[in-house]
Amino acid sequence: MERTQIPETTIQRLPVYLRCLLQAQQDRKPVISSVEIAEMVGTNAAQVRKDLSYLGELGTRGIGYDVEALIAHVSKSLGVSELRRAAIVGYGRLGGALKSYTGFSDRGFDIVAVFDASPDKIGTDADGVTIRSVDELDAGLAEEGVEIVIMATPAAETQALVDRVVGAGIKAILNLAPVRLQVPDDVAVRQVCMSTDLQILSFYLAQGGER
Amino acid sequence: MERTQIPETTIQRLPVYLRCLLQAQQDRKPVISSVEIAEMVGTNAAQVRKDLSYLGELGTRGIGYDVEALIAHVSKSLGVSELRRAAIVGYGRLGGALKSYTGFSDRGFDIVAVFDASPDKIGTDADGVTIRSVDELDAGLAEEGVEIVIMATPAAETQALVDRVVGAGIKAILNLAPVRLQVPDDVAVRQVCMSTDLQILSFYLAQGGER
DNA sequence: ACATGTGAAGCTATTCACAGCC
DNA sequence: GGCTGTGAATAGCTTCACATGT
Repeated sequence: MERTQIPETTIQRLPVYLRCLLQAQQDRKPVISSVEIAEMVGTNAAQVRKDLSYLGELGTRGIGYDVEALIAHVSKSLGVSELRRAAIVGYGRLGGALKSYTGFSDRGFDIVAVFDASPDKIGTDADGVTIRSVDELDAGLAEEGVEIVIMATPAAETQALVDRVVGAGIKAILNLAPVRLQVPDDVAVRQVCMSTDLQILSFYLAQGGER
Repeated sequence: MERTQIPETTIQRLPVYLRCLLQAQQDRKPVISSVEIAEMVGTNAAQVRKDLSYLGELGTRGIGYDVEALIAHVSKSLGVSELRRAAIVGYGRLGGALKSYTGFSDRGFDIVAVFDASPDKIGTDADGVTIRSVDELDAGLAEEGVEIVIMATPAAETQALVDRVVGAGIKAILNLAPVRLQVPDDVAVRQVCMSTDLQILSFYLAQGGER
């Protein structure tokens, strides 16, 4: 396989392109140009072409990109051609909101397991999945063939639980708890922190309307 | 103004430094070095010094940074020295989870208003705040002196509501709905999209798998 | 001796502009 | 004529290394 390393920044834009392509597909658009994509996602055409070129020569000169074919290629690159199996650890209000969110399945993810520490939640139903004890993390993740874990746990307990998730062989974690995780190099982590986002917005407010 | 423009990437790291400084403060540490900060946040000391130098000459050569003074400076730069007033639009499961989250107040934000479109929610209590109708957005945001709005609305309705939020003079929006927002140049938007984050993680799984 | 602040170097990402193909 | 793919130019970010100050 070609070992051309795709830049981190490009990877972060691929999901955005995919969303835009799915929109075009719904609009029964057979072909789309880099200019059109750029307008939809708010960037410029050169950026779009450069990004897509990392995946291969996917367009046709003089014509544009075949929407169906491009969706297939981008989905494949992102590894979401088939549904990926995910689990949620922590079924509090946030975990519950995520489990009930229907958008994940359209984006390539199936929440197949939910774990919580609270004895009165264990065994009850969480939107179609039975809540398991965090004591069963190892076995449960393996049994359900989970590849991605979403942490929606209290800050204080998160690292200890992550250690066990990592121990169970999970290589991708989405962390919603406001703590920096320590994980081995071969485990990918993405941190979602709304307080951080709010503070960044606040910075722009403080700077005043000069942008 | 003579102030050099602070790079976007630096701004994104300031909240992380702030969190780490607050930790040091709790640990009763009077002074901290760039090396220590770098270790805590997972970067290198040169990066920390360069970032902080954009805010002014805040350290003392041969000594390090005074924790209290640095917290004050970073908080001021981020505009979170005083609590900022925020509102949530959309009191579904996600909006509810956010309202009940206690971490925002520690990070400089006070959720002072909640809006929803559903008639049976309007007038009821949402964790200490009475839910208002989205019909009152304009008046409500002004009355409560809201500066930042968090959108936790269904995708389809989000843009129309954002237009009204912008019409009410709001200049900072945190968007949790999976749609790209159209706003004037002088309005800052940050997008939180967990599907996107999951897809990025999926990319790394897809890459790692073939090796 | 020790740690910051900062030009300069090194690296990465974005944008330009045009060759190549339809 | 239209649009992609891409080397080259540009802009921006990170890291180095050392002068500067305590």
